[in-house]
Amino acid sequence: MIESYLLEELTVFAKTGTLTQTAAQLNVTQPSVTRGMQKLEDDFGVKLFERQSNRIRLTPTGELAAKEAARVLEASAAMVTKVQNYDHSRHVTPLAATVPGPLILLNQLQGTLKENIQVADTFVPTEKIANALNNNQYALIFSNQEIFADNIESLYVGEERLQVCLDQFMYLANQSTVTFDELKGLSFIVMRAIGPWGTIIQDEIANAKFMSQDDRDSFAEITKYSRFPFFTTNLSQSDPFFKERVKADADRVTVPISNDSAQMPIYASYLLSQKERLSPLISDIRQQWPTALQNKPN
Amino acid sequence: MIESYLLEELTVFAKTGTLTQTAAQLNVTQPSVTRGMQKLEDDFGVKLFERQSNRIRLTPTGELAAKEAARVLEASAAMVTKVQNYDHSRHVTPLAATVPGPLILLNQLQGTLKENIQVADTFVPTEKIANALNNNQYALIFSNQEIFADNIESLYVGEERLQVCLDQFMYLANQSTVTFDELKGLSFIVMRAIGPWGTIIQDEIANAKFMSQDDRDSFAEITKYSRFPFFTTNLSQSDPFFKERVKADADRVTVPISNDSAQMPIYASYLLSQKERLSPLISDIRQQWPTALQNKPN
DNA sequence: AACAATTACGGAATCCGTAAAAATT
DNA sequence: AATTTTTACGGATTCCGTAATTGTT
Repeated sequence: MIESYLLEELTVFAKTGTLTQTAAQLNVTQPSVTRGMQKLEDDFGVKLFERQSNRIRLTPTGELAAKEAARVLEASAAMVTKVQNYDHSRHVTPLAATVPGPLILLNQLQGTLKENIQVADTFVPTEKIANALNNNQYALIFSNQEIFADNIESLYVGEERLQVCLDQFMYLANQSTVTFDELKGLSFIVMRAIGPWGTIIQDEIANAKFMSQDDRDSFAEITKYSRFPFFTTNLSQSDPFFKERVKADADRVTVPISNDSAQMPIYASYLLSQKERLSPLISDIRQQWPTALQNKPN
Repeated sequence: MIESYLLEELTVFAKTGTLTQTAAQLNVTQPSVTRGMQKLEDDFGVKLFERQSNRIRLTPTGELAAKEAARVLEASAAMVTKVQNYDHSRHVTPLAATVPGPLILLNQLQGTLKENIQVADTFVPTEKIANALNNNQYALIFSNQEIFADNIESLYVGEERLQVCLDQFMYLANQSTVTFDELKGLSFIVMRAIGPWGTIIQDEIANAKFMSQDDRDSFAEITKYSRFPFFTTNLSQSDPFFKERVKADADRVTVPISNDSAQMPIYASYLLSQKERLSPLISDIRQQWPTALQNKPN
């Protein structure tokens, strides 16, 4: 059997080209690397190096061996993190999402759930959901798309519904719902990190102006001392920040947007092998899913 | 980094369930395995075992680790054989086929080619062509189907043409070609290992009887002292056995079968990365491809 | 002269086996 | 009593670093 540290020496040598640099990079002495490569060659049983007293280089076979060794080492490292992640996931359940809404909700739910959850603070790209589940980085990932893979299941957990927060004296503020069309031409303050909603509102609201804010505090300032409308959703309004924002401002009313494109289905994806363990948590979350507006228009 | 021998101990333990049996299977002592699993657990940094003074068993995390370890070890072993195969293939070019015809031809061509080739003595299942190429088990595989993969190319090298060897006094023996339809109702001697031709002749020749022979010598005996027709191809007739068989028997004539289904295209598949190295060999083989009958009917 | 690889030698770490101990069935 | 795991101890292997050697640029 071939020891891992020899494979690593080989891959580093393939990069550096000399044993001296290899030794330096691995914090060992160069004779150690010399012996290592001799042993490796012996273990493989084929000639991996071309030696010229002063110079040593890889044969074509050696080149292949180095490439394959790198793959094996990657697999080995991936195995370790996967196992560590799995062990971690047995104590706290790590959750993530591809869109902001569910993350805000989950952060809010933290503590009220029976399960001990840990909510990610960054987003997972949709195309990496399968990877992140397979290596147990997250046990549950919320997204607006179903995932189709033979060891993964996606369960519909609820809807994220876009709503607009209007000055109470705007004529629209008296309606129980508004449409994108009715919002056309207005100017809005929006938070930068709102995921897919960003493109949706830009596509759907004609002639609108959007003033993006990265910082939540300046967002709060601007919305407080101006009459510009801004967006929330049934999920984001559970955030203490938005709650405070709306509550403190008696001059604002929140109105749902009735268009289909303002309703986003949210799915929870997980490994089928974990289904049994995660089912109670998922139904717990579904039960606490904010369905209706908390602030009804006057 | 985690050493390979520890992973192997883990996988064996996952199978046997006790450290004692693990030690026995690996030809080491139990205390050695005990220490090994302690070290492994320390290397992973998570709890892999549940210990009860007299008994040790895998935690769920340990179960996962064992499964993943087995995968890594497999990958490592595959790497070694791949590298060894590659090195071997740089000295002699290992060839194989999914059908008998090309193998017979290649065995015949051995020595007349510039390249130093080594012809397999068993067939490769079509679905394993990609594997056998990828791990460098064979450099070139001949089959009657093209292979579609992004790192593999299939080149058409020639046709295998079925022919029937008839008693000279049969009325069909005077024709320059025959059809399957003209052979209907006859009784044939056939060698068992003729690959796809077996089903073709059974499907195409109505009311025929086929007497299969496993042994070549008994095949020779029967065809010599009986008037039963038998089959050859432009490739199989290059075999010394068939050559002798036909040559010694002045009472036989070989007639090609004209049906489309009696013509089989042969492709040579190889790794694209090896194309440059294999091109001369392939064109060499194409040049020596037997196109015409060697024994024309009278 | 500077650099790179190999060899030689001594020390240190570790890996192993034997023996003994502890605990369970 | 038999089985299994763990610890303790001593030996052997091997892996490493320093120093010296050889050969090249």
